[in-house]
Amino acid sequence: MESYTEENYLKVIYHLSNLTTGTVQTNAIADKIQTRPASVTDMMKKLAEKQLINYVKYQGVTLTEKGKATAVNIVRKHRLWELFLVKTLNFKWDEVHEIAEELEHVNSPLLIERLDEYLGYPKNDPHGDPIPDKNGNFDSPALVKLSKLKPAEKGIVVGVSEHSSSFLKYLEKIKLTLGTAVEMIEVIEFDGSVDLLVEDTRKNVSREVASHILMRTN
Amino acid sequence: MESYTEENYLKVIYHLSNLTTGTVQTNAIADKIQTRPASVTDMMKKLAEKQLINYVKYQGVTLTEKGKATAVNIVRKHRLWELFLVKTLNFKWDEVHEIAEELEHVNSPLLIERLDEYLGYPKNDPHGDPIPDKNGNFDSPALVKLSKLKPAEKGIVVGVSEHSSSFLKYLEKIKLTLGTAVEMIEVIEFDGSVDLLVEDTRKNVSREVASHILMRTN
DNA sequence: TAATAAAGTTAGATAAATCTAAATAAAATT
DNA sequence: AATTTTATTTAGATTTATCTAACTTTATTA
Repeated sequence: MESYTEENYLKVIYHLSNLTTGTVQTNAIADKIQTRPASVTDMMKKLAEKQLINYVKYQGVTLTEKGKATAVNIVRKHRLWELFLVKTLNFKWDEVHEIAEELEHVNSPLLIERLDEYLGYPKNDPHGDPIPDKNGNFDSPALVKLSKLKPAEKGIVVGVSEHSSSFLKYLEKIKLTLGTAVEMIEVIEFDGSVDLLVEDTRKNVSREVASHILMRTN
Repeated sequence: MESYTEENYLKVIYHLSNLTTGTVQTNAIADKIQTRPASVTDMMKKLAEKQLINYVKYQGVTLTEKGKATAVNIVRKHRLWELFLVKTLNFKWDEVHEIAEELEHVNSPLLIERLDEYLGYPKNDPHGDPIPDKNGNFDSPALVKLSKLKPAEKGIVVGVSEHSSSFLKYLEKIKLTLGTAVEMIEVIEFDGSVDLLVEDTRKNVSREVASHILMRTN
């Protein structure tokens, strides 16, 4: 059985490995977990001993099948709890991440099964991210960043690749939340921002924001 | 902010202090937490430094007002989660204690307020124990042990003073759960067991069991 | 009252997770 | 190819929580 800290490391390695090809680097993990590279090296050795990761010094790490299964299970728990907090306890989607970071470590498979059943076996969390089922499987449809839409292309907001509270709050403010239909009008060449039509309203969004909004196009 | 371990110690001291006059003893705490007396002594010193308990070596401990407030808050969280598990996720009352032991440490006051609201500001948990409100207040009506009822006296089962899974399972088996109306027929002098009338059925219950069932008499 | 037993404390050890500082290896630059 | 910079690792320290063994204090018994 893994400790909270080990679970957190596995989850971060899992998320980082989805953003990059090749191995996950020590500094990237340290940044995410907000600790020192030396602490990461120490933990990598432990996780390797437990056959949860493949680790060669200076060469980065990859998850083993066992490590990936463990990480996916924690992600599943995190996302089910986030949905519960929003759907049942009326939290906003930007308020749930930290709470779910704690709830995800409760070690009770039956609890998670009951929660899954109670929520109606949902496929996605409040941010649009896929919720793995009890076997670790989930849909991963091809999504495209809003910043990559071409003029006149339309799509629906179905996810975000940035989960910070401030980012999510901002999206709510500008009414670019999950389910919103969007039409690309123009990409402003000079600063990369994008002009959009959202519910009959023209609005401009920076490239930095647009690159974190995930769309399913029509 | 207290650590999980500190919270657990405070909670156990709180429960023990409700069962005894005077101070709570080191060995009693060690038994409940399933650790060594030396570990308890170490932790008592720390909790005293944080002004959560009053501690003089060899003289047992008492909770300070601050310590008691902290303990009552953890009990509140524990009992709200237990009720949630039974009411919303359909757990049995004997399945929830261990899970609530983990959930109670999630550090989010707003979460507990939302849970309280969602559950309808309940006064009691699935075992009949009082749930403190956000100010730490709760009803403590005078209850009497089943073993203390006199012949022909009637009452309603409203609580238990033993929370082990096996005990709760047994009560379900003999249909002596919360809300059950009971009439005392006779106390068997020779072994202290009690003859009862429960829903038109005569049954005999040992004194050991009867002394852990709490009644509100008519 | 003295002896014994039990409760409780202290000292030092271990494990997990983190840190800083120094050292090593790899990558980037010149 | 050599030098410099950055990434990473190693060594040793700290903190928290636990342990065992030995010692001290209190309670019980004779």
